[in-house]
Amino acid sequence: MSSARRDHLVDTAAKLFARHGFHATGIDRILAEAGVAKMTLYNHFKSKDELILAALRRKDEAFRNWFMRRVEAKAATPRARLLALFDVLEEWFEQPDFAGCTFAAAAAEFHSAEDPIHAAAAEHKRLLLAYVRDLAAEAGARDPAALSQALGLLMEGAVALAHVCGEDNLKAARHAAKLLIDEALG
Amino acid sequence: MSSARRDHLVDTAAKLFARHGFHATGIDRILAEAGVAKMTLYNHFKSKDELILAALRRKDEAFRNWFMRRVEAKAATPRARLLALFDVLEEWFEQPDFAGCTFAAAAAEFHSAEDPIHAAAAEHKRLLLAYVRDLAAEAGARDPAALSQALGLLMEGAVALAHVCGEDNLKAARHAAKLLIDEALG
DNA sequence: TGATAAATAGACAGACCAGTCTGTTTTTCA
DNA sequence: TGAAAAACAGACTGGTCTGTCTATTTATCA
Repeated sequence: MSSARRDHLVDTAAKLFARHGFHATGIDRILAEAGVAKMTLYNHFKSKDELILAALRRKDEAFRNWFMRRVEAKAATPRARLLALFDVLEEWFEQPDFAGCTFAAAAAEFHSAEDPIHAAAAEHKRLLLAYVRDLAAEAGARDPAALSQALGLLMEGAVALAHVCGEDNLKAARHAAKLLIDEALG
Repeated sequence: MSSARRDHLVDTAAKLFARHGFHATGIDRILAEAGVAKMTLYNHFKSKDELILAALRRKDEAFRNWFMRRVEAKAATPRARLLALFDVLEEWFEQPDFAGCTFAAAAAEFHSAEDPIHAAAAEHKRLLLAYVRDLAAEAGARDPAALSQALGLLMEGAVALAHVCGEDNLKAARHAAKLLIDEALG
């Protein structure tokens, strides 16, 4: 039961999917990069789609952990953390291999809402938004769901436009976020 | 010089690309759906990528025209039109074949910023944002660029999340937009 | 050490892909 | 009407894709 090999395969796949897309990344390329035989893949996974799902699940956990840890490192109070969300986005955008949100790309490539891959992407967004809602609640927002939804729109828009246009939208995002937070927290 | 046949081919391609994605839509499927021979395609276009570019250019013009006309039909003053942006988004989301933004999907599938297809997607976003900036300027915003950037983030986030999660974010988007507009216009 | 399990390389199948070529039919337009 | 241009069907190439199979080598662990 060598889960180390499986993990390495999933990590390699996740990296290549994020960099080149899902349809554009072939099985053979993943195997070559990971240094793993084809039968090892198909011993662990039923199909490429199952490998994609495993890669997304891995990435979901890793990304949310990283994101929350960075937010909590940057600000101490819940209210300050709501603003720090955008500082962490900035950190993310500045990473040299930033290439947009893998989950948004997955939802775009696996277009049908019934597709398990699309559903996994939706679940990632849902979980990240739940974190923002918790922060809003801790901060004492009148309507934490409403505030977190609005902040979630700003975050999602910033990620999407950063990748498509490559422009820096964070100043505008932070300004809008501050307005929303001040209004919701009084 | 039958541009009618070419137009029909481009329209069919645009529809299929929007519904199923770019990599997932094969040449043969487009030709069958359009009722056009393969050599007709390659007589008009050098490659599939050129057909994709033509489809995006067509869709860009059609969408922006539709969008601006709907905004102008829904509200008379520039200030009211800034809010009406989100009413038109709602109209869009409620269309039965809504499947997210084709241009965001194109940027996701053609990942490199140097790719002409990615560049065409970026140009579409730029042009749509320019329209919002013009509205903000007409409305007398202190900093039209800043206001339009913030509204653009909300719009982009709403489109992305509507497709990925299928949730209705427009109430939150409208609330945030109103706050931003009131602040920028005094 | 020696049996069992897992990973290896690499050939292979079958489907699909973009793009080319040929020869025929249809359309256009003078 | 008749010549030139355009679109037609469809076979074909060469490549890539996922997934299967086999036979060999490497780990594992009692």
